[in-house]
Amino acid sequence: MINIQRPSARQNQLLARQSQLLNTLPSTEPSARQNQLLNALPSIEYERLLPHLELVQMNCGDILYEPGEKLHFVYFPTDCIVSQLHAIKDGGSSEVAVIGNEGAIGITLFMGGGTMTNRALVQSAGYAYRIRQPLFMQEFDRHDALLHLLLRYTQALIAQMAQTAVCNRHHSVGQQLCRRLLLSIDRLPSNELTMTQELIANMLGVRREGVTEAAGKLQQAGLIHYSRGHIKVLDRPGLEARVCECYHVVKNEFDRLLH
Amino acid sequence: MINIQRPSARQNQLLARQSQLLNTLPSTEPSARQNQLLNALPSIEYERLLPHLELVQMNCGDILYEPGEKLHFVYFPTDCIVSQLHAIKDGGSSEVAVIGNEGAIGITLFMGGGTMTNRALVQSAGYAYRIRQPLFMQEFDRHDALLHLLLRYTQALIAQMAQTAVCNRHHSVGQQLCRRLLLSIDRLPSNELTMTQELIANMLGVRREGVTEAAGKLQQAGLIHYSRGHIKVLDRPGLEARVCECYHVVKNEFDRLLH
DNA sequence: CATTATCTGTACGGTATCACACATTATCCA
DNA sequence: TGGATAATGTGTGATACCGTACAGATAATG
Repeated sequence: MINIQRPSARQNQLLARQSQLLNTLPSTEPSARQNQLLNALPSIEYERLLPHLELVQMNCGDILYEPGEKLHFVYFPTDCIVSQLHAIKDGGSSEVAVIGNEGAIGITLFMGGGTMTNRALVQSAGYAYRIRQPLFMQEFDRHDALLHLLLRYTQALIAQMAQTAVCNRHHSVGQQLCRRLLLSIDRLPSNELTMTQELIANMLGVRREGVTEAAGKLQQAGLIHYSRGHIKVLDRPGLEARVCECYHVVKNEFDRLLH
Repeated sequence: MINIQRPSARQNQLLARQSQLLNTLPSTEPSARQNQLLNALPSIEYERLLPHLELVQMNCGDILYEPGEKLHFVYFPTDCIVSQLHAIKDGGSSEVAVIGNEGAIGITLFMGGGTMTNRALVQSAGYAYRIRQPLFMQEFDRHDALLHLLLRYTQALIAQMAQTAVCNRHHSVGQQLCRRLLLSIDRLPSNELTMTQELIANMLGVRREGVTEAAGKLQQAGLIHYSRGHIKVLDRPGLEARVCECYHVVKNEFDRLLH
């Protein structure tokens, strides 16, 4: 197993900090079947891919790629969460997609672009399986199931991005906070997250104070409990009642395309 | 040649109105080579596709597909503009992508999803070539050039959507108006557009009054001239100086991926 | 235990956008 | 030509979010 190393200097201290908070990795190593895409492959193709898959530990704050940077692996998370962040010149940024065990990081490899215009950042520690580009492309070109599965997945990702664009325009910080919380706990085994309000603000592209206020309301309503970077979801139905439609639209589209 | 018919009732009167304004179609029929994707194909594959391509007239307000609706053609615009609109329940909407002769409508067909979650609407009249799904898939599966070209195009489209999400969060109506105007004239032969402020407001997902104000400033600055649905761009460099970076980022990504 | 760093709460004025209402002007068409 | 329709201009108050500043509170560290 490999631990991804990156010069951590370029990333905000936020994440360095956060990685100290939560590196409680599960003691048992996961199986590649825990990634839903890999799991959706027919046995024969899964078996053929398996020897090329390498288990890697994903730590909070790890950067899988930067804008314009070549990526050499496709990653299939089993229990970590990665977010695709799009940054602008003045320092602002927004998350355009959240990826967990339902998906893969590195679509640019099979889409043919070579690089992306955004950054992939590990939000929540865990494991992923990865495969080297040449090996992957070999398998990708050889059989249809992998190709068509990944293309459908990419379309689901497109739906997520489009919905994010609309959501950014039309919905309030409070609603988007709900959406973001649900997106995270959907991809985690427990109902506890480890992210500071400042980090959430970065994801949503809003002020930290805005998140404080919105989170305060959710806590007052008894939907969540948070304290210094630890958020516990107490009432999931309550969150779903407050979230904007965007959450369900995207979720339905993922289900439709991948099940 | 075929004229796309749709029950126009479902669409705002805006577009019905607009289609009256601008149906000044060019008198000479275009060539499929005017679509940049088709033009990028090697001759052999282009020739093989050609007999299946059917010229259709695209009128303002035509709807190519609605959310969840099956699409039976892939469209390759030569000189029309189509926008992908994402709507939400309360009636609000935002444009997530603009497609002209650099692209294609109907990626869902080769991505394998069958349907999209948004609507494709003709914004500016013109022509497109289209090909029926079974014929298209036949060609698509047969040779690599078409597949890889369309996948790279799809990645460019993804970049556009991601940037739209960020832009919606961080940039002002004025900047977004500039972006939208540039996107349009890039895809048209002249520097004149035919769209009312209300229609632009629909695209951007903002109020009509907001567009009036922003457009007023641009006119005062001598960058554009507009009058009742006709907009003439007088100073393109001026617009580029005001537009947010999003415009250039997306443009560069298209160039990188498709040239 | 004391210190420091980090996280969260709060408060203030400023600004962009909204929602609504209505006036004005240009174009269309009977 | 005149009335209807469509497009644009303007105004007013509300609201959500921003930028900034700073004050607790909690955890990490030596």
